[in-house]
Amino acid sequence: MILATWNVNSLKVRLPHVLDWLSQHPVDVMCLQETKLIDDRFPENELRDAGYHSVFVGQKTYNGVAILVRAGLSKPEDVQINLPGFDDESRRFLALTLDGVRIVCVYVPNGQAVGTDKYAYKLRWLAACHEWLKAELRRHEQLVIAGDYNIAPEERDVHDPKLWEGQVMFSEPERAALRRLFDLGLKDAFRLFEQPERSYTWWDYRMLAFRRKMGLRIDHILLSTALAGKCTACLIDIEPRKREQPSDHAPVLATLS
DNA sequence: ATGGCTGCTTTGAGCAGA
Repeated sequence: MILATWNVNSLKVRLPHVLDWLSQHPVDVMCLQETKLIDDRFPENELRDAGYHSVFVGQKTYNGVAILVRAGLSKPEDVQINLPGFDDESRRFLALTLDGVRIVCVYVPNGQAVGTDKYAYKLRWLAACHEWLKAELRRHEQLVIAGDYNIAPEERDVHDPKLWEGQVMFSEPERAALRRLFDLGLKDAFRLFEQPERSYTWWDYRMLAFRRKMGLRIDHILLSTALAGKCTACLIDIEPRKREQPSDHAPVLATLS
C-alpha cells in the first residue's frame, strides 16, 4: 500500500493539481487537509472519474479533511468523523479501516501564536488525540495517522531553529505533545530512512521562502510498530510546490509492503 | 525590525493560515 498526505489549502483551487498528481502517482490512499469545502461542494465525481472513492467531512472556509481510496481496493469501514470525546465544530479528523489497516487523517490546529486561545486549543486537541490513539492502538495493531501536524519535531526539521525557538509550530510544549504520540509506539515514517538535508513540507508563500529553502517539516506520517516494520520508503515530493498557484504544503508519501 | 502571500468571504477589507 502506498499512502500519501497533502494539505492542499483549498481543494477547489487545487483540484487540478491533485488530479494531475494522482495521475502521476496513483497512490492507494490519499489523505487531504484544508479542503475548505462544505460536503455539497466536494468534487466527488471528478475524483471518482480519476479512480478514487472519497470519504470526506468539510465545512465552510476553514479546515476540512478527506481520505481518497483508489478504486478496486476494499470498501472503507468503521468511518469515524471528528475526534471522539472532544467537543469541536472544526472538521479536522477522519478515520477509517481499509483491509485491516486503521487510517487516520488529521489536520492539527495551527495554534496561531504561543499563549493565545488557539494555542491552548491546539494543545488540548493534541492531548485528546493522544488519549484516543492510546485506545485505538489497542484495537488496531496496524495503524497509520497522517496529516498536517503543524509541529516540527526536531531542529533539523526547521530551516532556522534559532529563529523558530519558542515560536508556534516549534515551541517545546507542542514538540512534547508530538513526542507523546511517538511514546505510544508511533514512528515518524520519514525518519526511518536516510533523507536529504533541509527536507521540509511547508514553505511560507512570502519572502520567496520556497526558493530560499526556508521551510518546516510539519506534515507527518506516523506508523504503529507493526506498520513501521513494513515501511520500505518515505519521501516528500516538492515538485507540486514549484507549480503556478501551489499549495504552501508538499505531499508526503510512504510505501508499506 | 517589519512584513512580505494566499484563499476566503453574502465583493471587499479583514480574517486566518503557518
